[in-house]
Amino acid sequence: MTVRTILHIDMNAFFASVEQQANPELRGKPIAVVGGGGRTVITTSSYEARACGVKTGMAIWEGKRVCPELILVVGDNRKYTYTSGKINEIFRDYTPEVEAFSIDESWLDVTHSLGIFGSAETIAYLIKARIRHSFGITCSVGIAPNKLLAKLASDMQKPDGLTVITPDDVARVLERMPIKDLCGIGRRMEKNLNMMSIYTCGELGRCEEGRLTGKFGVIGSRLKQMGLGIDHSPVVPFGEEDEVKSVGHSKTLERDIDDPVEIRRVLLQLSEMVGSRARKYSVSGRTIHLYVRYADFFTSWGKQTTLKNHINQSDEIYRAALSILATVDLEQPVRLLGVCLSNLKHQAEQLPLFEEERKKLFATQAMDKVNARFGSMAVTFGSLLKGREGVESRVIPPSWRPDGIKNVDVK
DNA sequence: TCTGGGGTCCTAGGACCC
DNA sequence: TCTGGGGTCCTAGGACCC
Repeated sequence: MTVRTILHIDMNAFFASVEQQANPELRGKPIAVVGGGGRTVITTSSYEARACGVKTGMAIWEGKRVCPELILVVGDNRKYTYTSGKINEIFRDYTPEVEAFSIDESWLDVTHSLGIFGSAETIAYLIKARIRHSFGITCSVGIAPNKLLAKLASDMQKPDGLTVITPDDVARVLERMPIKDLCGIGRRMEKNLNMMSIYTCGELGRCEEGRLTGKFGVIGSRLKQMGLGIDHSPVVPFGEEDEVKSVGHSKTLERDIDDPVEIRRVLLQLSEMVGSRARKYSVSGRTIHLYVRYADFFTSWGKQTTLKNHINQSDEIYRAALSILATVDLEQPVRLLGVCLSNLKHQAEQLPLFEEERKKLFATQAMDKVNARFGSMAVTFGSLLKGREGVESRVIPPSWRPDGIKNVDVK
């Protein structure tokens, strides 16, 4: 087994940093990037805001409470995807093996670049300097023998950090590291492991595998490996990722609704967003999933149906979603609606046999092109026009891998 | 005055077929 | 007609990530 050298690079407060760079008046101040609607949470905040207790996921009123001077900035997706794409271009000057984990995090396998650049630290310094110079933003870099440890390392020093975990260091670093710092162990898993008296990675690594598999099934073996700092997963470069497995959209409504006409209108809207993206990816799916969250926030349900044929036309998705809705009685006003297409088939381009279907396909493609250029809802079905507000104001989540990142790879 | 939105993976149980 | 076992497909729900 050859020793690999992996970098994990994490942009510090990415959206907020981009905004502070774009508008000098925001620099040095506590800012929070938020969505445009009324029911939005804080997506990212600047380090100045974090210093007074602002956290990702906080409601706006809560952020304002802990930090009264907090400046709210409505997110601008195009800025972030553009910057992210450019940053990933920089990464590829040092290795072709770059995997975007999210819009602001990437792994680089530099094993085969060390001979050219000297060392992983040198590569890290070069990248940090270029990102700071070109975009005025900082990043934290972790260097380690695998992805799990590189990500752990990049988290150890923020902002603007550089942390190296050498193969010899692994056991020492993990011994007292809390398990929840590992990527893959969330709140629930932490609690379950705590109940087994496992609090640190060292304890997790020493735990008998049978105890873990007995409680967690196949995940148990993986947990043991994680505790030992073992991770063989490869860095998967652009264009070699697994094909997408589902395409979905959901929306928390500006206000709770129980009017069936309004509910159907939102469903049409969501179906159109799902369909248009599915067509862009050249996928169609057989399973349609409808998701509803009630006004009380705590009660929600999902229901799915599987069709005989694969579909990706918006009206077909809409009809399927409606058919699911028809099987239930809504108990409360609705807070959130979601539509998801899965069970996907990736298809080659194929023209329908019949004139009528060809026309429909061409019309759809023309619509997709305009939407791709001018924002997702620039052109859409007439019945949506009344309900358009709010759709354009969504902020993409940092985890969204936008096409902007994928596209920069095409040379 | 509450708590977004995009995904992936895993499990359990039931229907159905051989 | 009854029995059991294996495999696949489907639905529902939960955990995890950013």
